[in-house]
Amino acid sequence: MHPYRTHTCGELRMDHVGQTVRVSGWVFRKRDHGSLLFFDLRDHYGLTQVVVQPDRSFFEECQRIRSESVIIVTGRVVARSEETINETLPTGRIEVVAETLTIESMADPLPFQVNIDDDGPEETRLKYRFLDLRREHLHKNIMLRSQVIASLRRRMMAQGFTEFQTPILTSSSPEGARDYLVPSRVHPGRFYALPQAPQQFKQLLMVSGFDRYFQIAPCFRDEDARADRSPGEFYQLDMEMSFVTQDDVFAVVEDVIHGVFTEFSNWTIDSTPFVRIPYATAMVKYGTDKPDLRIPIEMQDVSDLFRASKFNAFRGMVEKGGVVRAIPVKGIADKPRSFFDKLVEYAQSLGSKGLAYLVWEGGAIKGPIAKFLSEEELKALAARGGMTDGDVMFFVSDMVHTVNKICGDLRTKLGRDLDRIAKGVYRFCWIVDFPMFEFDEETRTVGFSHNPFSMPQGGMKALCEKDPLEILAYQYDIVCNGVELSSGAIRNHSPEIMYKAFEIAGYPASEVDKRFGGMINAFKLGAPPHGGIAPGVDRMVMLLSGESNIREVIAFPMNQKAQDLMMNAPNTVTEKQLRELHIKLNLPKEKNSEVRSQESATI
RNA sequence: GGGGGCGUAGCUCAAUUGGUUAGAGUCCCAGACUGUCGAUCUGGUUGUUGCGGGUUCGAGUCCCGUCGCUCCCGCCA
Repeated sequence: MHPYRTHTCGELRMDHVGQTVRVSGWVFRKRDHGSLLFFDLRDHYGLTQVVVQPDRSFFEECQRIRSESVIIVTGRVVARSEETINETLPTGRIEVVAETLTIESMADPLPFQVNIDDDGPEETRLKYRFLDLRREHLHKNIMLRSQVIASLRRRMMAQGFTEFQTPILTSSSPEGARDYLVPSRVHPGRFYALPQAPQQFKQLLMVSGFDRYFQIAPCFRDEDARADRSPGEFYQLDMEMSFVTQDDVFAVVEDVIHGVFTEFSNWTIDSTPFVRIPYATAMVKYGTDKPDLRIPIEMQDVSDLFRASKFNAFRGMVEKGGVVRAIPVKGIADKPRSFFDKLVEYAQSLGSKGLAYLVWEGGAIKGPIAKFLSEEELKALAARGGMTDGDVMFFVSDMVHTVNKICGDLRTKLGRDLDRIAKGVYRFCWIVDFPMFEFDEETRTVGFSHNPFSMPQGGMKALCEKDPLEILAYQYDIVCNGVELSSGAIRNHSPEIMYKAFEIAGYPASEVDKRFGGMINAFKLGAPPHGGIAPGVDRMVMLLSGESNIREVIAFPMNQKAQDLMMNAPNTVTEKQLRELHIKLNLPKEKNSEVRSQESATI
C-alpha cells in the first residue's frame, strides 16, 4: 500500500464500500463525542469523514489532535446508515473507519481559523498566506487563475501564436514607470532593470520574423499600489502580430477574451465585435477613458446652450473656454431633498464649484437654476437628454479636464447609489483614437500622451502638417465593467516617422538613438508593420472571480507598501553582498528608534 | 508625497451623554458525552483598549501627536 494514500479525500463513493483504503490530509474539523470521534479530513480534492472508535489504541491521541494537523488514516470504507448520510458532501454517503492513524504533522493553535472563510486582518492573512490559501475561497481563486492561464495559452496557440520567453534582467527604459534595479557585480556602478513589460523584445521578435508572439509575461513596475494594482509585479497576456491592422488585433483579442469569459463565467457577455468608442466621445459621455457600460447614464456636452444664457456662472465659464456637461438621470425626481443636497456636497468634495440640476416634475421644470433659463433653452436641454416627467438633469461646469473628472465620478456614484449597475453582465468596449500628443500644463510643452512607439494616424503626413494636439494614434484600450484590461497599439515601425514624432515631443534624433538605439537599428534593417496588446491577467481573473481586490487572485501578493510579510521582503543584506556589488548605503534618517530595533530584530 | 477610513482577547465583535473590576461568541486548556457533520454541555485561561502625551475627580469613549493596515489622489509610456 502507498505510504500516504490510495485515494484522495474527494474520491470515495459507495462503490468503494468494503475496501481498505489510505487517505491523508488536514484535520478540517473534529467532533469529539468522548467515546466516538469524527474527523473531516481535507485535501485539495475534498472532504472525507473519518470515524475513530473508542477501542482503538490511538483514540486518546486523536482527542488531542488540533485543527489543521496532517494525519494519515488507514481503514475500511463503510456505508453510512440512512439517518447519518450527509447530502451536502459528495463523499457524504460513506465514511472511513480508522484502523491505523498517524499524526504526520501536529499543528500549533492557529492565528486564524481555516475552516471559517471569515477574513481576518489582512496583515495576519498575508503573513500566514499558506494558511489563507488552504481556505476554500482563496484556494478556488488560485485554481481559477491557473485554469484561466491554461485556457489563454490554448486559445493563443490555436490562433497560431508562439510563446516566447524574454529577459528578466534587462536594461532600464527611460520612459514610463520607475524601474526595479538590479546591481551588476561584474560591472561596478551599472544596473540591470527588471522589465516593465517586454515591449521592445516583442517588437524585436516581430522584426525577427516570428510573426505572432505571445507570453504570459511578468512585468515589474515600482509604483504605488491600488486595489486593482499589485505593487511591484503583475502578469500580462502579452502579444504582438506582424502585418496587421488595428481590426486584426481586435479580432484576435475578442476571440480570446470572449472565449475565456464564456468558459469561466455564466454571466452575460457582450457579443463580438465589442463596441468601439473614440477617446473623445468616451470623455464626454462617461468622463473617463475606462467607462463602466453597465451604468445606463450617458452625459452630454451642453456648453452651447449656456453660451448665451442668463445663468452667469456657466456662461462665464464657457466664455473662459470651459464647458458645461449635463448628466441626465431617469426617474429620480421623487428623491428627497437630502439626496440632492448630499450629491451637491459630494460634487464639491470632488472639487466642483457646485452641482446645478433641473427636475422635470408634474409638467413643470424646477430646480435651483430653472429661473435663469429661457423656455427655449429648457426645451433644448430636455430634447438633448430625452427628459420626461420624473427625470433629473445635473450640470457641472469648469475647464474640460476638471469636468471630466467630476462627471466621471458622479456618474459612477449615481450608478452605485441608485443601484442602476446592471448585474450579472460583462460589458466590454474598445476605446480607440487616443491622441498621440498632449499638452503638459506643468512644463508647458507637448509630450507623448501614451506610448511613444504608437503609429500616428496619417503617418508622416499628419506629423508634418497637423497641429500635434489634433493627431490621433493607433492606440487602443480594452475596458470591461470600468476596469482597464489593457492598452495596445499599432506600432511605429518607420525610423523616419519615429524621429519626427520624437522631435515633436522635444527629443532630437541623437537622443532617440541613445535611448532606443537597439530598436531603431532593427527598424533600419527591414521591419514589418506590427501591433499588439497586453491584457492584464490578474485583472481578468479578478473580474471572473468577482473579487474587488487584486491580492485575492495572487497566491503570494505583497501588501500595499510592496512588502512580502511572509518572506520578509524587502530585507537588508550582508556587508559582504553589498561589497561585492560595490554599493555603499546612504540611508535617510530613521524616524524613531522603535523602527530601528524592529529592523535589527529581523536580520 | 497628500487626503479619508479603521485599530478593544489569537480571531469576529460589544461596551448608554465620559462613570464601578472592559464583556460575548469563537479559538485554546480541562472535564462530561457512542452517530456527529459549524456536534453538544460544564468549567477555565486569554487585555499595556496600537503607542505616547493632554483635558478631566474619572478616558476604550474627548483633544493632539505618532505607528500600523487599508481605500483614494499623485504616480502607473
